[in-house]
Amino acid sequence: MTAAVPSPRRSRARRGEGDLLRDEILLAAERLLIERGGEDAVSIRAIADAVGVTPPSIYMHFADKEELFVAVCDGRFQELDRLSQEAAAAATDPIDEIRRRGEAYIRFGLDNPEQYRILFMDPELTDTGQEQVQKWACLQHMVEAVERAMADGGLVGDDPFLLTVGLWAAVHGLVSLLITKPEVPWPPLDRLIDHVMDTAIAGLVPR
Amino acid sequence: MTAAVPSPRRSRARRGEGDLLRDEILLAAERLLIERGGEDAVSIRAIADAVGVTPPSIYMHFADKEELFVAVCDGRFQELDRLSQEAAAAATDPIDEIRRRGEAYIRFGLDNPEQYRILFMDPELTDTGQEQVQKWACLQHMVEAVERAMADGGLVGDDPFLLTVGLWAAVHGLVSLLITKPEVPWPPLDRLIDHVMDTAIAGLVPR
DNA sequence: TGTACATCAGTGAACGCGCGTTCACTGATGTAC
DNA sequence: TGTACATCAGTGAACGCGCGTTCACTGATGTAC
Repeated sequence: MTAAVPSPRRSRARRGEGDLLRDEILLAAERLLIERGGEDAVSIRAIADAVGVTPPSIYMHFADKEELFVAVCDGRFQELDRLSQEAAAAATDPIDEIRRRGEAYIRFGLDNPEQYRILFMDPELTDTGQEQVQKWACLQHMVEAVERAMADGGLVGDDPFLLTVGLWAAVHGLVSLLITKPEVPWPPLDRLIDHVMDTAIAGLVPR
Repeated sequence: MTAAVPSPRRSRARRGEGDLLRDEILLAAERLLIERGGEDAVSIRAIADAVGVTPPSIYMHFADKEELFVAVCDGRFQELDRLSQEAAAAATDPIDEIRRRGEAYIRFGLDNPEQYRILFMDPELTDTGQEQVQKWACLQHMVEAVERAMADGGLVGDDPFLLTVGLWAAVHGLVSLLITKPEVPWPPLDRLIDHVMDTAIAGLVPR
């Protein structure tokens, strides 16, 4: 289960550069998360070994295992919002923005399946108020996009949050089915993504 | 973590009635699965204790822990299909049948969150061909309902499986978001379910 | 420029724990005669 | 009707394991004088 060949011992950081290890730990944790499947399959020992350090030194940077994985998630939440904003920037109108955000979300999930699991498929990791904000930034941005589309008259209804949750359910459902059941003979990926976004939006525009 | 007060020792089954324990084990495993969260939090020891029996006796009925949980799932898959069929029987037309099947699926997931996790949110439990059939019965029945609605001209498109996967994504997305993030201030449940089913179907009917 | 010393990034060994599983066994139950 | 015996549903104790975490420590690095 653990790497057969231990990593070479990491050379010690210079004084004042102790934080370098923190980043290496986060990187290794994220990499192991992808290799093995899931948080429980990645032990403190394995992370320490991958970095080339002994287990106790992890605790110089994180209070416990949970805090470590919360930190990994923080990085990915930021990345998700960044990708969503990037995708939205290319939009030609509010409806197009919703579609692009949805597609970006799906791509993010398929490209980062293990992190996606932790972010959206694990029982909640304890989170402080501070995290909450950036954690749901991407959702908040979607609510605002829906509000703009409603103001345009491009979407039915009067509850942007309700519509956003519906859209979220559609894209989350697709991502989580695909990454949980890879052995199912799904329709071609691009066709499936297009279909889900087409119907999710078609269900929301006035007839 | 384990029950503070151990269950009274179960009286031994009579000869030829050894299978009674099997059912008691499955029942206890399912109950514990709901109480604790998730398969990993339910140990063979805890199940044995709940039944009032020693751990090794579990192995008289199941080869290992995985086989036990596969058996738990089998029961739930059957139940899901049974509920879907029951819901479909009350339908007035093919589109209505699709809606009722979708709603039945959502209710099943919300009523059986821990089992739903195992069935649809865990990395695949190893499954034999035999299981496959009943496991996906409910999906197969949905494909057939979509085919009927297409034949009626009530639905667009020519790929029943693609449409079924899209519908599955919508209902699965809703169920899995709700059970994974119970602390989110979701819109009122009935309204949310109606909205998801409304838009999922509205996205599929000819304009 | 040299040296004593505080700091800090780690180490090494061990802790207690709960786990899945195995193995040799026991003793009540039913059956053959 | 009585008894020896095979069967079978369990028991009790132990196995080896990997885990998260703690604790006392070390030794290189930089600093004060």
